[in-house]
Amino acid sequence: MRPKRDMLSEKIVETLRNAQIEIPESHEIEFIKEEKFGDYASNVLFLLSRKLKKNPQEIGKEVLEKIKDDSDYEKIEIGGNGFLNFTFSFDFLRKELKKVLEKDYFFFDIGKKRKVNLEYISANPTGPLSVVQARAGAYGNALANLLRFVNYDVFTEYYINDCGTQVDLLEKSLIYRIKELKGIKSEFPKGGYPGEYLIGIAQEILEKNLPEDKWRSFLLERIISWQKEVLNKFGINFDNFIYESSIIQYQKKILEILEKGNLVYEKEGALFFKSSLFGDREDRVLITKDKRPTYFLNDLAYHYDKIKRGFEIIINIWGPDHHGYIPRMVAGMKSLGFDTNNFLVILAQQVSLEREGEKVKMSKRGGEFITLEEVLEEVGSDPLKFFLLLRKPSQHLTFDIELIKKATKENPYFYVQYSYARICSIERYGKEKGYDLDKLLEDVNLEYLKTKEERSLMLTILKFKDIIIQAVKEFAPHILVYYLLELAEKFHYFYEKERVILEDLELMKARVFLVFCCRKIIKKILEILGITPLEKM
RNA sequence: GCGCCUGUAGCUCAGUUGGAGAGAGCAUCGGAUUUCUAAUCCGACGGUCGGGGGUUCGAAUCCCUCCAGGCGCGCCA
Repeated sequence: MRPKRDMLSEKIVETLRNAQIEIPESHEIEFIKEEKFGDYASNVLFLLSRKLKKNPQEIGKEVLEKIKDDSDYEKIEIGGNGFLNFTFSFDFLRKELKKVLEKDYFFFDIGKKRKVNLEYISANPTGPLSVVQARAGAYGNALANLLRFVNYDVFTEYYINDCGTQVDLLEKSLIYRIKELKGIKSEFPKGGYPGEYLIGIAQEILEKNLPEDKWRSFLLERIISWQKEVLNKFGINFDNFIYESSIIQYQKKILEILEKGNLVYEKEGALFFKSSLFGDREDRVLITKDKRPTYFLNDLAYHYDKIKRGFEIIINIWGPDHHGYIPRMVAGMKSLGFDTNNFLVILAQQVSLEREGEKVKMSKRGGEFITLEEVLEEVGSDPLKFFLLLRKPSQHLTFDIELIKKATKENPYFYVQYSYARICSIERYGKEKGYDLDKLLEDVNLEYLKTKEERSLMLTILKFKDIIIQAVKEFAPHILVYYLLELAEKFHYFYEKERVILEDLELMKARVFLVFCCRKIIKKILEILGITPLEKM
């Protein structure tokens, strides 16, 4: 038996199906923004009208005939332009609301326990994390939670490029600093990292009198643990940190597989992969003419490792500067025999920073650099997460440091938290008055919920499951954030008009039930977003 | 030059698989509290959806073109 998912959209589809109405493939149920038109709308009339070459209004009349009277709806109407509009009956909403506090209300099974590897941030170990990486972090973390919530088996991973040119440059920059401290003049390496953090590490090395062959590993260890510490402060945890140096053992294997498929050739002393056969604009180098493996070869080795570990879905979140890199990776995955429908790359667009209207450059090798650590200290991890998650990842994002430092009124984070705190406050007040609320709710009669504020809040609460489905489908946690704002708005609106704790015991029970449903949803979404709800403000 | 992303209210952004008078927050202005937190609520102001053309019964959404910004086009990572 298919588990019931209790989505309002599903209810409508069921209604149409029961009435023997043909439902075309691209049928959609959407929320209606304008309350006066109804709650949910179906585009079925447009679709049928195109197919049957008939006016939507005419088809609508026939459809309404077939549906006849269904007491779960207050009304079903044909909109002016041809939408089929459904307004649920208050009784139906009451019946549905009753389910929200049940234990298994949050049961979803979209993922069916499929194994997902989600890799994100994966910053080079060459310096502090920036707010740019914080965006990918907040997004990746929320996406992982969201996918877990709908029953995917998600494994999060952070890839550390501890080999290669950038790390060499970092080491050279360190050596420059050590010499500097010793009073030896030397030239700063071209393209090196001028950040002051290297001076501290250089000092430590001198104090500990470490031998030169230990410098590099000490340096990497310092920076990586520093990055981990900041991630920890930000409230983002990974199931695994994986080192490039640990996967280079698969280089040979990759070359073997590609050779077997006749997908490599030598040219001008370098070894090329025929990625252009798979839609890439040109073939790509695997081994350079001076016989060094490229980053790409190691990346293939890393993904070979992911496949070998049995992941069915592989998701990478990359910065926008990597978009040109996607075709060759897709080509590689195909060559390794992985179904590329299950290989997803999500680009998190850049974050540009302003300080009082002036652009701030964000480059480790450049001058000014705003670290995640600095922003966390000023703003706090939860408001920052909320702010970053408010935008869809494909959107370029700018914010003013001074503005986010203020981060009080401007941040809708507090609007949502306040609604949660108010509900907790209601509970405390009720207990103070001597009511055992949990006990009282065992026998609640929702007939007492009658006002339009109550109805509006109920409907918004019940949209939750449809919102989750939509957010999963689009990999878009920001949809949850916007929903959360709507839910908080509906709650505040209700709260202004109606009291919850009052003399009329039956009415109080019904309203407590309502706000507890609301709280349960807010809490769950905040949990998905990686944000801790505040019981007091 | 080619490719990708972006351009929506003064600011930051939703809406972009075509659909209802184009939305929210902030800012500005006006109003609301003997009662569970006023970090709230109500109202007003504010738009050539970058410009132009096209497809359509219907376009912010699709197509073409132009303009502006960002990013990429390494045998770097």
